[in-house]
Amino acid sequence: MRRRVLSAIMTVTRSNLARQTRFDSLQQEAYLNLWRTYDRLKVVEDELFVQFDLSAQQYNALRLLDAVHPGAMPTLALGQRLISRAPDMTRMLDRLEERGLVQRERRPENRRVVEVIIAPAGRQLLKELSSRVRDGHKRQLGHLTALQLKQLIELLKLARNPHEEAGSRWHSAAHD
Amino acid sequence: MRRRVLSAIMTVTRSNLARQTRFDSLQQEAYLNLWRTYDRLKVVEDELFVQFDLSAQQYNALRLLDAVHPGAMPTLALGQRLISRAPDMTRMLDRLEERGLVQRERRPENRRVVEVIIAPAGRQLLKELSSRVRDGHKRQLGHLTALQLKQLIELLKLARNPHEEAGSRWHSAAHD
DNA sequence: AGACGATAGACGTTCAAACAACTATTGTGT
DNA sequence: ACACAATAGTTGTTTGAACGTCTATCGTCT
Repeated sequence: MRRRVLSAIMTVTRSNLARQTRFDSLQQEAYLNLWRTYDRLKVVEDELFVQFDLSAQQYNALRLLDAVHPGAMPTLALGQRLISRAPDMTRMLDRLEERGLVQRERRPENRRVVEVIIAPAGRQLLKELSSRVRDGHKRQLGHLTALQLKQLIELLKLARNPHEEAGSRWHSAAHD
Repeated sequence: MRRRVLSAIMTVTRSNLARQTRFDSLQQEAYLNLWRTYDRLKVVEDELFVQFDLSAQQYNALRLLDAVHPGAMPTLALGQRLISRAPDMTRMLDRLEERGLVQRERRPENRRVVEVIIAPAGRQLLKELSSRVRDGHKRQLGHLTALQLKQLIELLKLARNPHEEAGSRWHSAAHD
């Protein structure tokens, strides 16, 4: 009796039941789903980059350098713009420099900062990768509609916004 | 000329413009937002666990073991149920066992499998952590409404579903 | 000018992730 | 019963991540 009434009101579906048993809160469920989804999609991306001995983070750095080419970017500025925090820019750039993908130089104006520039080989690599990367993203999320993707993007922004510093390139204004 | 017509049709907003300049595709934008959001929220979680010398992955393993307590779980089964793939269960369990948080035993029925059980100290630790973890999730996502959280969860499920094996605990049926 | 604090990176070290190769145990087909 | 494949973990090794500390350079205040 009681049960039927509740069912009618709350429309207890199977997934609502599962939610109650497996997660402590809606926030937890959201975070764990976020984690899981990121992990699954990351596999797709990593499979691609590993063929070129790159990490997603390294690719990201090259992309940022390419965006300012032929300009340069100081080491730490690059680190701050990466998607995921990188506490060890020096050695990451060491590896990229060894492979001839970037160049570094200290300039007389301020000998503290190390300016990083993408090298021709780096641009060439990005060129080779570009269509592959596009395909990769299609494999990751090509099954969602444009509307679903936009909704997802907006919700993700909303979710992380309080955790971004106001000046960050990832921060969104309230009505944007 | 042409340009004005398109603008009227597509309603090019500021964020649409930004989208065009910073991302190659909607799929890419979604994935990078996913990555960024995960990374930001992860910081909150890590700050909590680091105080107890745990990784999120280890906590997750303890939770799974606690869920089957007083039962046991084979090493590899545990590895498969973790949120993020773990290719090195052995040494992760080594660390937990050293700290007395789990116990392992081989049983005569099948001496290949190692059954893992959460130890009393492990259950105690979970107990101490539980309210802190709940608070953590609140800090991460407490600013979203229940509806937003549910939408986010559904979109995330949709996004990763093709990348889950059908039998996985993370796989969702079509209409669920 | 000299001292002091702030800035920008580099470096040493520890620890965990990832991959491959290996061992032990069990199931199966002839 | 024996050979061979499959299963379940373990171990060795290499590499990258993370943290703290250290060095060089610059700005500023007196």
